[in-house]
Amino acid sequence: MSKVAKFNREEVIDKATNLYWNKGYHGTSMRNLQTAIDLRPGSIYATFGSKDNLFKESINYYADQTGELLQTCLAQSESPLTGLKLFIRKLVIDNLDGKPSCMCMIVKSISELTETDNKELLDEAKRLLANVENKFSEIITEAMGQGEIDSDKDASELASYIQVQIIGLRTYARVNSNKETINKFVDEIFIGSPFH
Amino acid sequence: MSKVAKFNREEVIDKATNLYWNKGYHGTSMRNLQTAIDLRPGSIYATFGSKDNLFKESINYYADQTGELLQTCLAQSESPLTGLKLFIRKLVIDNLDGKPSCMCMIVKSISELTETDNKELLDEAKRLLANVENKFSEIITEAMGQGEIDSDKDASELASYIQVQIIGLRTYARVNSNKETINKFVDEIFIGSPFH
DNA sequence: ACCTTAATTGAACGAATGTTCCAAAATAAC
DNA sequence: GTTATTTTGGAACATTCGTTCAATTAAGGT
Repeated sequence: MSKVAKFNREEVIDKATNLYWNKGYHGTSMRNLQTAIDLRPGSIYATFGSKDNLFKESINYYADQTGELLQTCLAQSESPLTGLKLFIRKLVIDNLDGKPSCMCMIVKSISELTETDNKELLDEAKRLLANVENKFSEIITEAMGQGEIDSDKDASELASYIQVQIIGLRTYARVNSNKETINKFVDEIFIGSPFH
Repeated sequence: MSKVAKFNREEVIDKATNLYWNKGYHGTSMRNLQTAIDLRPGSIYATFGSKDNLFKESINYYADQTGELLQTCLAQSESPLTGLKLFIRKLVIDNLDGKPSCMCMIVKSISELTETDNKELLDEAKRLLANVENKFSEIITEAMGQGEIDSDKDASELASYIQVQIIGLRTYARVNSNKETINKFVDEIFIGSPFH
């Protein structure tokens, strides 16, 4: 051995994630990152290799955090479906203030990155979003087994529907963050549209 | 008079819009624009002033086009509600292939721009999205007058709901563009969630 | 205490960024 | 055909970009 890095790797990724989450991939410069995580170029490039790779680690870190939140919600709930509901409410409501963005970082990435210019990062973001959807599908299947949801339904289709609702709500919240309205929409996800 | 510009202004804005729509504000460089619209810097800056202003004109052009599509759909439909449905179906389905993005350009802009770095453009995008929502609200109110929708409902809340659904669907389509699923979700907007 | 090894620093790189500027070209008016 | 006026083309600007690199610092192993 010899000298060992004095900074905390996860702490650094956490700060980088918050910056990327707020400003996006293209909107964040390496200079921005340097000051945000308080590291000089040499250290950053020795540790993470490139701006692209640091971004990749950041969205993975973000996805991990989100996955842990989902697990926590499921663990502290009595049924899969109430756990899923709690997760959605937390995702949508708790990110309204004080966070880098009320929007999902993965969705923001999928929105700004292109197939032609940033294929690798875009594919990574798509993969992470698909992971979440698969998890939703498992939970819904479990809820069907417990009789919480009609087993005639298609679990993966319901999972898609949940995705659409979360994406729609969190994105719309950036324009209208009226908590009453948003809370009402969250409630209605599992009940039926306001038109019905 | 003297020399007159030989390029078609709207044609140029149209091409600029398509590029911005595809690559986003930060992902589009002035060099990209120069080649896409086939104009040299001198002409661009004499005509549009700045990258920011050209972007502003582009999202306005995009919003105008979308507004015209809505009007067309209403005109060729028998009732406000069927017109609105047609509009949503066209928006979501017809943009799946061959367009710069299946996502809404205004939503993409709201997603990538920040309050601190691009306040003016962000506010413009928010304003344009609010315009659409107001239009939805008017249509819904009209539908209430014709007995198509229960008058006890809150028109502006239903308009918000429509926004959430369109945003969610068009964004989700970037990851899963299965037309059957998407078409089904469009149908269900005015009926009730798949869970019901 | 010395040596080895790795982390840190900050200047520097070439390329790309948004924008400016001006000579050259083009047109309408006379 | 000349003049007046405006657009056009493209080189060039200062700045910022992502990244590299060499000198310096720090710490464990012996």
